[in-house]
Amino acid sequence: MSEPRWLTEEEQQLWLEFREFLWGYPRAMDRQLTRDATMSSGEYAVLAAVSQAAPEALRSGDLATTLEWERSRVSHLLRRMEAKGLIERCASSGDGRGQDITLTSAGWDTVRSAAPGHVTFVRETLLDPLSAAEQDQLGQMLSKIRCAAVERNLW
Amino acid sequence: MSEPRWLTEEEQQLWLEFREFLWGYPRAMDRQLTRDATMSSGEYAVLAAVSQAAPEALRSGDLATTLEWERSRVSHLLRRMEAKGLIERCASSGDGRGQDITLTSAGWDTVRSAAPGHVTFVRETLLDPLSAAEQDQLGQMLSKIRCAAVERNLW
DNA sequence: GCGAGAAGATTGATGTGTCAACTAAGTCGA
DNA sequence: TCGACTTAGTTGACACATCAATCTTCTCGC
Repeated sequence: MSEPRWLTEEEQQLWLEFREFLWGYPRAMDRQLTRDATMSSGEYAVLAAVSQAAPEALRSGDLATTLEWERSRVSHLLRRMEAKGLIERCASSGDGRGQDITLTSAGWDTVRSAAPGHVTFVRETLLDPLSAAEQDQLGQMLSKIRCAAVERNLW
Repeated sequence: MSEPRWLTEEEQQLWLEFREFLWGYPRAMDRQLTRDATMSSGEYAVLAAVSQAAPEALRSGDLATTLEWERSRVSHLLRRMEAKGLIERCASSGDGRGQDITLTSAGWDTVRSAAPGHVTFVRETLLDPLSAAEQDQLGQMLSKIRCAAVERNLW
């Protein structure tokens, strides 16, 4: 790789803030969930996705697709969540390879009690601080950035 | 927690894109570094910070402050990096509790060979896709969001 | 049907981050 | 100068993500 165009002072500044943000925001989200619901953000994402799919049972692979997660990540987390009694897995009726995921009643209780606090967190940290126009612009920027990464086969 | 204001369709959409982005971008960055430099983004951050501080040796705690990382995170990563021969630790001359961090020559080689590719990644995925005005707006938005999280003691 | 290959899912090794508990070294007041 | 407090850093237990390897079940051409 030959000499690239190095970053200017302002670019460096934006990059550092961006990088810190990428780290800090998920951690803030995890803290909110840990503190208020004794749950990780991954667990919340799974519970929310499965509860929204109900009453249909969600297949493990569909869950992976919905969340845009790797299969093995889903598998590991489901194992831990099953051990905690939050979800249940059973062989899919149609396809013997598939696993149908359902919430246990403890899972339902958990997601119902966590949802209000989490929605409030999202509102107060992401939506309220930004005007409607800014929200729009943010969405467009994220989309542009993602596309650039996709083009480089890195997303 | 009483009933919160639930998210509208558009808000839900933005939130999902945002959440996916928060996951996807760091992973894209890690992939670039793993692929081109056999290195994690954490290792790159440490090497870059220590190399910029040179020729002064950087203390472990200052590194934690600079990167805004937890102390133990720094400590664990430094141990692994020392085992790989990228950095060295020695008791700080002034304060017997401190640890001075320096790059080994392998560490210098590594960061020098990784830097061009990484800067190019940052330019192509973050800076180039956005106009100067957008970059500005992005910085402001991130700052607003961060402040909102700080106010809730979650950052 | 049957054998090759695709698809769904799990597993184990490894690297990484977090929290809480701990050790060691500096600081400071009486 | 001694004892309490603070600060720097490490450690261990645990949660989590990734990758590669594996196992099972489906599918499809013959």
